[in-house]
Amino acid sequence: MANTSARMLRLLNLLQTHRYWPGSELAGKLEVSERTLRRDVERLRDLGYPVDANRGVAGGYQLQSGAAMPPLLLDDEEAVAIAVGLRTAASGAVDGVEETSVRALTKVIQVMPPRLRRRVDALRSFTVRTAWNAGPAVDSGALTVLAQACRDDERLRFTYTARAGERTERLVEPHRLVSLSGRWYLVAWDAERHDWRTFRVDRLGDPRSTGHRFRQRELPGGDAGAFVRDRISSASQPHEVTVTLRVAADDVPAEVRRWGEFTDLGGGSCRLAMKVETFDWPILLLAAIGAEFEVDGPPEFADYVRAAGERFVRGTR
Amino acid sequence: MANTSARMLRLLNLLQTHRYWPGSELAGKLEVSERTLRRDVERLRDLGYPVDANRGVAGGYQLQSGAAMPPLLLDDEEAVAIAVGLRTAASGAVDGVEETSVRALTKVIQVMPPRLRRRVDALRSFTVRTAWNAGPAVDSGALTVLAQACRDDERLRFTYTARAGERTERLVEPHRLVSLSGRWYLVAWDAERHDWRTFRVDRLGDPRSTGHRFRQRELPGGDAGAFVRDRISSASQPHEVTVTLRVAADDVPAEVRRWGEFTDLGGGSCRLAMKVETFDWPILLLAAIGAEFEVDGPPEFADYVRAAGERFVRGTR
DNA sequence: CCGATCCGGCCACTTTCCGACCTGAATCCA
DNA sequence: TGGATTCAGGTCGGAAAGTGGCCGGATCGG
Repeated sequence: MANTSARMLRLLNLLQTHRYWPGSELAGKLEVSERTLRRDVERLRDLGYPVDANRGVAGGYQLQSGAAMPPLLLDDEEAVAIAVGLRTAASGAVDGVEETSVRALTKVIQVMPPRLRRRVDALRSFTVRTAWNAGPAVDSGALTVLAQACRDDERLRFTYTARAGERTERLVEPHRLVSLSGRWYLVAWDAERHDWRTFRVDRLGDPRSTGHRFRQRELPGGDAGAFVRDRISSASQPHEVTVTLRVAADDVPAEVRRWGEFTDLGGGSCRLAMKVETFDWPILLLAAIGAEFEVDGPPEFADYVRAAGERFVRGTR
Repeated sequence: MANTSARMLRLLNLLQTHRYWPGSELAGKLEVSERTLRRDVERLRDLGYPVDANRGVAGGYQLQSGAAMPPLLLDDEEAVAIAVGLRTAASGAVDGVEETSVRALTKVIQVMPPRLRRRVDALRSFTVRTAWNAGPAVDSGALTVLAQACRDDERLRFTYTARAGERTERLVEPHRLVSLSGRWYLVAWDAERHDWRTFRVDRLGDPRSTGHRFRQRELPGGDAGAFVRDRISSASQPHEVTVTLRVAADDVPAEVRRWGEFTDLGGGSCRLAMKVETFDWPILLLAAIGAEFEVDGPPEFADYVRAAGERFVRGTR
């Protein structure tokens, strides 16, 4: 019970939750003598976790940042917060860390007690999809199932709705999850069609691990990201929207400015350029800025804005 | 060096990164005999971390979810992803976990090696403020400084810009961080004015811990959240927007539906109700849904929509 | 059935751990 | 400046734990 290892973890935990513990208090909490505490601290230091100490009255120990991440000891709430945060990051809220987020999420979810997993799921309904215009929503539960299967080399079964609409049942050996411009793709060896395929995760239903493990095959070319990029040559072309605004670039609120590229044109005007997949996002900006403007292109965007404008006017009669 | 504790952590790490390790391989990696490995596994189980084992050919060990969170052993990338995810969650992207997120973020940041902290900061520019209509941006670096000072009972110095605009230097004993409807508040004992105050974090500059520790005073009433709510009686009242849409509730895309309350009225109509602080958000929804509608109230929203609509029409001539 | 794999008891040996005691050094405060 | 507080770490002897080797058993898949 009162194992040394367990005690060290508890000590690390205490040092992580509150700074500046006096040695006597730590020793009391751990139910050892102060001498042993000093030895424990020394051991932590030997392991590379720098424990800082202050002498004199009101001194104490504190954990500093070191060369490597120490084991994180989380309470229930913190674990839930981390899972929730990772899920939003994985769903594309933050550029460039989606894939790592999924990996970390998989790790956290796997070891998380079921009651906490339920709490995370309960918070799902409150999550906000930032980039809901960037791609269809992906069930983060499915995402972790896929990530886990990739990591653990477990065969996977799911239903897939092809672009044309027909539904098929698939059995695959998953290889990698790839996030590309707001969409998730699964690169896998289709065990029934005997070929490599990419699956859009949002078109994939009810994934379940069969528990059957397999040996990873070598992907032609080796790079899963490149593989996906090749396959989706018919990728959705984003529209380049350009608008001239009758307001100086500096007068655009900073919260708005970060969403697009604003170039000041002088004379109280600026140009807004954005790459978007749907036109709703730039409309939000135009509404929020509240200045007069002129749509430069493309024509479809002008049509869209005009239609919305006319609808708005009609809707307020 | 080859301490038992350290070895246990390494084992936990291995079990967290990959499922189904054969015992012989684990023993090899840890450089102990298989008998000792079995004992280590047993120890982990005694500590409450359920290590599952499969016998027979291709068997092995795997870490399952148990009653408590095991210590999380993260590699660099995962740690960065967690910090980034927590930061977006703390900035209000997800309702209801802001305060816990900050607590977890503080913990992670504090023990994170500096090089990783720099990577997290480098990703800052890419973060997306979801609720950019919910409140002014808050520097997450400042937020963690404040949270840490609250946790560790350290005196804090910062500059504060009052509502009227005058700038003052403050020295406080921080008590709690409170997140309320998209804004962060610091509840603290002002050491120079000898009274409790609440500070809006977005009006607060250059916070730095003095390193001087203090004994927490008792907050009158005890509840920091209630304290803040009392103080900001002049809180921004959210508007309740109501719109009747000429579309059945079921035909509203799910990504849009979660943003407001949609009630089907039958006959291909539905009612949308939203509580918002600015009117830009519902405008986005109206644009995205693309159906005819009628604004029921409040009148200011109708005016706002009409103004936007007229501007949109003018801007596409 | 067999072979692979995990399980855990037993034993002898080694290593580590622990508390007690002590000296030293840094820090703070009066 | 001097005393109180607190961390640092050496040494010692007994206690506790860890370790590897060996072995019979259980369980799984083919």
